Amino acid sequence: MYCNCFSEGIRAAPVNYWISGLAFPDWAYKAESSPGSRQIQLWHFILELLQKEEFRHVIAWQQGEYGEFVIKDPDEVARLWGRRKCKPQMNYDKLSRALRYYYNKRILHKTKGKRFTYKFNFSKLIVADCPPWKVWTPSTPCLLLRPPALCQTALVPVAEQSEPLRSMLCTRATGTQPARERTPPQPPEASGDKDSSSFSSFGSVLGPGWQNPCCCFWNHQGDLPSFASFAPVPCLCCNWAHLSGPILPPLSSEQPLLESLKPGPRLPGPMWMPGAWHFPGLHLLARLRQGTEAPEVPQAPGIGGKSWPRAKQAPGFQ
DNA sequence: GTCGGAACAT
DNA sequence: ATGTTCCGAC
Repeated sequence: MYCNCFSEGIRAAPVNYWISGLAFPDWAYKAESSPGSRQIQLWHFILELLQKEEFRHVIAWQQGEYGEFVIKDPDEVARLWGRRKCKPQMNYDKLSRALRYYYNKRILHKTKGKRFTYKFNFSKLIVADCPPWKVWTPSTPCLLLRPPALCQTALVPVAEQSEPLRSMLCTRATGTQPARERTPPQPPEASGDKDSSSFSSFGSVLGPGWQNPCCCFWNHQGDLPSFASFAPVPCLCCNWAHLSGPILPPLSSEQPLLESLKPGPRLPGPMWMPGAWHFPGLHLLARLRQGTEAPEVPQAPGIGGKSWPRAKQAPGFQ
């Protein structure tokens, strides 16, 4: 049930609603309690604020640290959240308690020593596969096709993402084979990423019969992918390392992202092949693949188990 | 400020 | 399940 509180300030987000170019998967919304009008979750709300220029004085991404953000005005953020949730008594103490519940879910963690500073575990939220130059189709809206099953998808145009999320999407890769070659998403034990199984993946795939590149989202539980087709641009599927580590170190904030991520000169090879493009972060990807930057987080069951470990209970993230 | 337990609400 | 409210501890 929506209250009318969101008429002021930022809007509430219905199912698969696009927020400044960012759509969240259905599973991220509450399924119960109010069918048909799932409520936004706090971390969505935070992302929403972070996406919007007008709230930059209230909450903003921390430069140089992907996924890290600072609540510059805790009272205001709490007020906005309270307004959204029709909880006029909301304050930062309560909001921060809700944020702390995200620690165990590993949606967020606290940046120690920095006041009001938290960091999203983006690498756990979405796994990206499409190189930006592949997805970058500014003139063409993304077409979201939803197969009649399982996958509720998030489609995130690179062009419109906030910087950390975009960077994450541009640097986090998984599953690079064409669909018919792709092995099913690795279980946490096999992939080494104990968490990625929990989330819908943002993958690149040439689905059967697809002439154009598309992005495929799948969850690690349902095997039916849902396809999000982009404009017919040449597929430059690259053989990125199948990552299992955390997001990559940040690029220089001065470095234009898309510029930095444009495909470099094609590496010499006997024939054209996907993956022959030089990607500036490839060595980092390789390092990650080698496990030199393995995530420090302990294992957590994924969406398959629909829950994370917790001291007394195992909250889900679905 | 931050943390997390506990009871409670939706 | 996901907060909200309260609160004691650090």
